[in-house]
Amino acid sequence: MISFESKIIIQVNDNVYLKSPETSDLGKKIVKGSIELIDEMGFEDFTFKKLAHRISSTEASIYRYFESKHSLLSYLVLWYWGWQQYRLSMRITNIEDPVERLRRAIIVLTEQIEEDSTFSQINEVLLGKIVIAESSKIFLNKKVSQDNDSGFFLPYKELVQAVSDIILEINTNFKYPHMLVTTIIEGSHHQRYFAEHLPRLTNVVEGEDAITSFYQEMVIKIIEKNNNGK
Amino acid sequence: MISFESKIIIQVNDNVYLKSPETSDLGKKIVKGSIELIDEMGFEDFTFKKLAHRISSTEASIYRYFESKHSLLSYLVLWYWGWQQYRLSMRITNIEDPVERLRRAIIVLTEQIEEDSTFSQINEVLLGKIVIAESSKIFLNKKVSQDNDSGFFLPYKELVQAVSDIILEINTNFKYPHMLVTTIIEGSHHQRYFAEHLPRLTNVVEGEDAITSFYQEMVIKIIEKNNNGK
DNA sequence: CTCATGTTGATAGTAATACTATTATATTTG
DNA sequence: CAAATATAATAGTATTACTATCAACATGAG
Repeated sequence: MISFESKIIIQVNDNVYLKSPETSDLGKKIVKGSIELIDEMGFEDFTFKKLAHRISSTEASIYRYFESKHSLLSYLVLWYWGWQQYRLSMRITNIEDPVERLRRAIIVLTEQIEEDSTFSQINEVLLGKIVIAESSKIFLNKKVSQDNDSGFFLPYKELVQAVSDIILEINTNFKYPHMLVTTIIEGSHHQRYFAEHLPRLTNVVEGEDAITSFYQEMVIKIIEKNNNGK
Repeated sequence: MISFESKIIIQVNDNVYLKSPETSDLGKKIVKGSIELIDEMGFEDFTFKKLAHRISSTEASIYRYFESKHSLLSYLVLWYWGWQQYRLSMRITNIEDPVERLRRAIIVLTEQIEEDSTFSQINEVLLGKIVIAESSKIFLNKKVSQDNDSGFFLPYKELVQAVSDIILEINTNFKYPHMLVTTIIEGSHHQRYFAEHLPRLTNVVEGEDAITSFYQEMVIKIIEKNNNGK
């Protein structure tokens, strides 16, 4: 792969933070440290006090960047979806066949996350685990509408829209593209979580990425054109 | 429908409570009140103090029934899955054709919940909403393994197994029955939540239950026998 | 060099949460 | 009626999720 000098930065909605964590050393330590700590102890047990201790700073200083731990989690998840948009773009641009584009899109959405050295302060593997285990908490609460108005779900919606568009390109008459895409995204997250913690709720097949295979197969069959006419 | 005198009770794993809420007036008020309150304010803002006030009792008294609000939520969700097992049994017993049995099972798993007058202290409609918005929180935390060892997910697993068995009856070679069933259950919950709070993430079709239709269509196509051989 | 500004650290404080403990008072049961 | 049990009332604790204040230090502009 070619490697260029100039940096790529994932821009995150600035309503989610009080001060951008990209702009200072402390900010970067907050992001890096929070990813590690949330992964270690889970979002419920995670506190700014513990984070402050971990990065040798103070609670008050962290509160200058994020107004609550909920906002910090939203920031991380927003960053993740921005990054997924970027990954999707890289994998499907210049590919003409929509079926192949969709196949690649599903890999992006469902595969196990691996390290991406482009973004130094972010451990993508841990962030991927956090998104699987914690991200639904950012919309499963009474502040959804408010956060929705602030645009916190926009990158997610755009990603869903982008993949839906590919589906419609393959079959214009398919009635449930958004439903299908969110079912794949949330479904694959659940399956990865189950595989680790509640294996009887999923199917682990040796020697293959069963989760990606399953959703790949599912999509192909469900959007088939032939028997879809009224 | 025939109506008999004797009562049906959904038995809930007794590790989840300190004292069974079925056995006293206070217990019943706790269950009824908690369903209403959690629905109103969401699980995060729900506290035993508020519940005590609502049912004119005290925090300490509630703590004699449940050791934490987490346990109380687990109780409600366990009750729900016990009830779903009962509903599934009622709808599929004596139906011979496995395809028809599966069709009915998917309705049970995905349809909008309606009132069931069999169980007086439980408002099933509100409980259904709670399960959609809050139930994932009982396994998306660091106590999963412990709760799993206590058997808190058994009714859910059994239900998944029962529907998986129907799928395998239709197509013995289908590799991912559990994955398919949990995708349907969790997926339909998400879709109902999205439809209410983040509509751009789903597809609402006028005059039909799009969610049930979608999963119904999906299952039929994905387990098809013909092109599934190696 | 100095003044102004911004960033961080240190410390303190608050209301609410998630409990535990103790005792008194009803109520049920044997 | 006595004994056991259930509930209410009250108090108390450690922790959480913040807010407020102030001092120390670095940076950069004039």
